Amino acid sequence: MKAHEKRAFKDQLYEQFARIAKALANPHRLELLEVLAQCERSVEALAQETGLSVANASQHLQVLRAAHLVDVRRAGVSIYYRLADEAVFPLWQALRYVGETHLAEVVHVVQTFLQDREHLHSIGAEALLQGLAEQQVILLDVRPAEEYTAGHLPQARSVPLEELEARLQEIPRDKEIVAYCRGPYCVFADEAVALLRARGYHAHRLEPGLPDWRALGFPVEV
Amino acid sequence: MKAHEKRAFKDQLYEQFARIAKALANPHRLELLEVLAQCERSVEALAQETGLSVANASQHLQVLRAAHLVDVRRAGVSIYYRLADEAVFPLWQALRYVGETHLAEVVHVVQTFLQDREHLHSIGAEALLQGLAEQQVILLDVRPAEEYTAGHLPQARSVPLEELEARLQEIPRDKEIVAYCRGPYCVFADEAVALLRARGYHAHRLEPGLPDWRALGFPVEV
DNA sequence: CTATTATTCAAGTAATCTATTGAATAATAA
DNA sequence: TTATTATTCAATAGATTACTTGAATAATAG
Repeated sequence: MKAHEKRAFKDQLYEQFARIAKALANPHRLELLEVLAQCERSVEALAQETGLSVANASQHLQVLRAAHLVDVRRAGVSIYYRLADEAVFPLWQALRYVGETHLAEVVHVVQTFLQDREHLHSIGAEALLQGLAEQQVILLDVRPAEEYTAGHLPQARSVPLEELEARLQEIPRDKEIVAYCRGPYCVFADEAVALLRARGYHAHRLEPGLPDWRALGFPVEV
Repeated sequence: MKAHEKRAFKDQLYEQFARIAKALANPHRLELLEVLAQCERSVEALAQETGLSVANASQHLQVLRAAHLVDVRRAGVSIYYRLADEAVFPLWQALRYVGETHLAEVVHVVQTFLQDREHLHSIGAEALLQGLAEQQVILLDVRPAEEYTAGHLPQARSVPLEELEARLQEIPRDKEIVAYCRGPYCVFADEAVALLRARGYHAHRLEPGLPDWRALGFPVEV
């Protein structure tokens, strides 16, 4: 291969990879991907969840779609977006990891808004599995119900954060409670654990969110 | 946490992750990262390697540096850039993987420029390790010598592609030859294998390049 | 101290990206 | 058919990005 062919090859190749990076290069699109990692959503639901106008959310979703990071299906009058496949989440995970380890600002933002996270007594996947095996743990999925329906940890009960306070009598006081949500930057589990501990429960936060759990290779029920 | 605080938190957080994605969102910067995954390089060397003007390469490198994806050191009159740490390459790998699996254009570009790659008889890491253990394989690192010096596979000999033809008498004809280079889109090993097979050698291409080999957890010598 | 070399900076222009607005489209319900 | 709802399209303005050029800086050699 001649030198100018090599250059043309590299130019065309890296151009393609940059297409995907460009689709990721916007904070709103990253947030959309994080929500879609939970379950498919309509444009309107995504706009609501991320605080974007519908037209703007639609345009961002089309950018993600052009990069083949998401797919769509129409159901009646609504259009539902979803992650294109299981390769997309690990890419967001890798980006997240580099941000966490390289950008002091990430640590600073988390500390500013989520101070005292140590009080939540986070546990890992192994500790959870052991507790479940010993039947000492009640596992709560505190995400919205539709996300639970789309896939949840084995033995998890759906108790969306919004309903938790009203449904406290369902939750046994003699067991350890473990709550999980969307991922490390989701505050649903934080707030659930804080509420439970304030009411005298022995509560913990599960470190991985549902997509992280799935990416670890652990089973997910539907 | 109140709703407007949650929004401020998410806005600030995703803004940070998008900083990194923006640094990746340019084909030249991706190529620079791929070269830097081999070993540190001066600005001039990087500009030469990627076909950029020095001023332009310098500016791209500063973008990567602002995102903490690369670091620098000064040595005399030159400034050497390197990947910030071992977390950066897996991010590029994840991006590469999504591109390979989601973009038909990537497959098309590779097929256009690297037709008949099957004739190169690629082998994987396990097959190589077995061949080396049985002393049936001669392993060639056909990258430029400085990249070999910065780190290479155990038992590999440095025979830069440029020198291969002139140094054929060093290479025993009764062994299997395996050549590796920078990665799946580097053509050094392709051309080395083609040359060797044309001269009657029993030659193969190693699938992973050096950084991929390292990321697989296999040992690298310096 | 001066000249040289490698790199960065600053300014300018063209191209691309983002959010907003209001109109257009597509499926469904009345 | 007409009205309604969800989504997309098209046009626009402002912000950001990319590359070029020529000047400025920083380390070193003479």
